[in-house]
Amino acid sequence: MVRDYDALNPAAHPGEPSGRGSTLERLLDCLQPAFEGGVPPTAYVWGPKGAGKSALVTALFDGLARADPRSGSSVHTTTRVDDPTAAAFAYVDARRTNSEFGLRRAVADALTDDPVPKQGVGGSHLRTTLEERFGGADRRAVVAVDHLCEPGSYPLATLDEFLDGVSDSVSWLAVGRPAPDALDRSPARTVRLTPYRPYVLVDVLTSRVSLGLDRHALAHDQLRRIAEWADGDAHDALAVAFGAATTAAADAERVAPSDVEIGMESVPRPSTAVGRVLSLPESRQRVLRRLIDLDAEDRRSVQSTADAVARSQSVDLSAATVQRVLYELAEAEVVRRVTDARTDGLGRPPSRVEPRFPTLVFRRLFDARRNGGA
DNA sequence: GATCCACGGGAATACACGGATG
DNA sequence: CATCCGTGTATTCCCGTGGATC
Repeated sequence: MVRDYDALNPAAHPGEPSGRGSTLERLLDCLQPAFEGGVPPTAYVWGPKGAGKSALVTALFDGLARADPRSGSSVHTTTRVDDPTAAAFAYVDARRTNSEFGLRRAVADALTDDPVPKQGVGGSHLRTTLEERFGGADRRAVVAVDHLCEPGSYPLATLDEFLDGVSDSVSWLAVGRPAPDALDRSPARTVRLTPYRPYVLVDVLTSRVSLGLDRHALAHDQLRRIAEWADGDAHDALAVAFGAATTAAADAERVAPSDVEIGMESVPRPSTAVGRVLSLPESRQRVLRRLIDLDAEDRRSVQSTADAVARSQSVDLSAATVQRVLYELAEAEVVRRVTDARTDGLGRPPSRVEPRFPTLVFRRLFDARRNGGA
């Protein structure tokens, strides 16, 4: 029944984004100066989780980067052989960086041709790299930075200051959830995405499901039900469909209503994007993988959870470190801390940690990566 | 030699509660 | 009655160390 889990992966953005035509127009309008020999104003694309921000921006920047004559694509063989005045477009996912240095490094790496080392170089080297690249020459670039301002990520100022000091010929387009007036910098332009309308979300689901599952595996009214439950959030809707598909019996021809129920139960609300979880450092993901298999007894308190996780063969950290990691993950909103009702009346009451991400999706993608690789 | 980072190991701080104190 | 204190946990914060890379 399942043809391709990737098509249902809430963290993947296959193909063209659907139902966002007018927003795409406005984005292109922001970028217009780049096509006319200039540098676009700074811009900020914002909206709630699951509204299609990443899908839209990755699709757009993929297309623009492919159109870049320097990227070696065959698209431009005859028309423009090498137009040095064309602007370059780069995309950076801030989730894949885990320090302020890491973010600056990723931006520098995306904007230059030669790979920038991850270690052994100081912050000033990054700046030099960019200055060499964009110094005097009339080279221009726009870098999109996705998932900025998330918990555990870095403020807009990190990006703005890094690029501002370098050159006038590099602009940025940030993507995030907070409203513009909650930011520490004021982008020149803003583009807002609102949650998907119910029927549009059904369309999005339908097209993804038709790629990932056999025909009729999920009936239309089931998709409608999932979309309604997800309340405009495409990430959560896909996570439910994904979870339901993993739950369905291997030899089943279609997804049963009870599978959909289990799929829904596997997606906490509010839920943290599974893409964020999957880009955490390997050691953290191992802790989480173990966490979702623990029984209620082991999850009684942070301490007992940490002990149980540290006992696992697949986790190579001391119990004390696991405990600290769990608090870290709670701070990052990857897990939720639930303070227990007082039981013994002695000392501060313990709290439990619960996953705050789609567990079935995470489990499957984590395990798949360890077996199949890539 | 410089630089970044993950770990580990506490130290410091916060909280809950019952009992003592003014 | 309002506070303070002591005890026992929970939670947060900080920094030194060692590996890896340039």
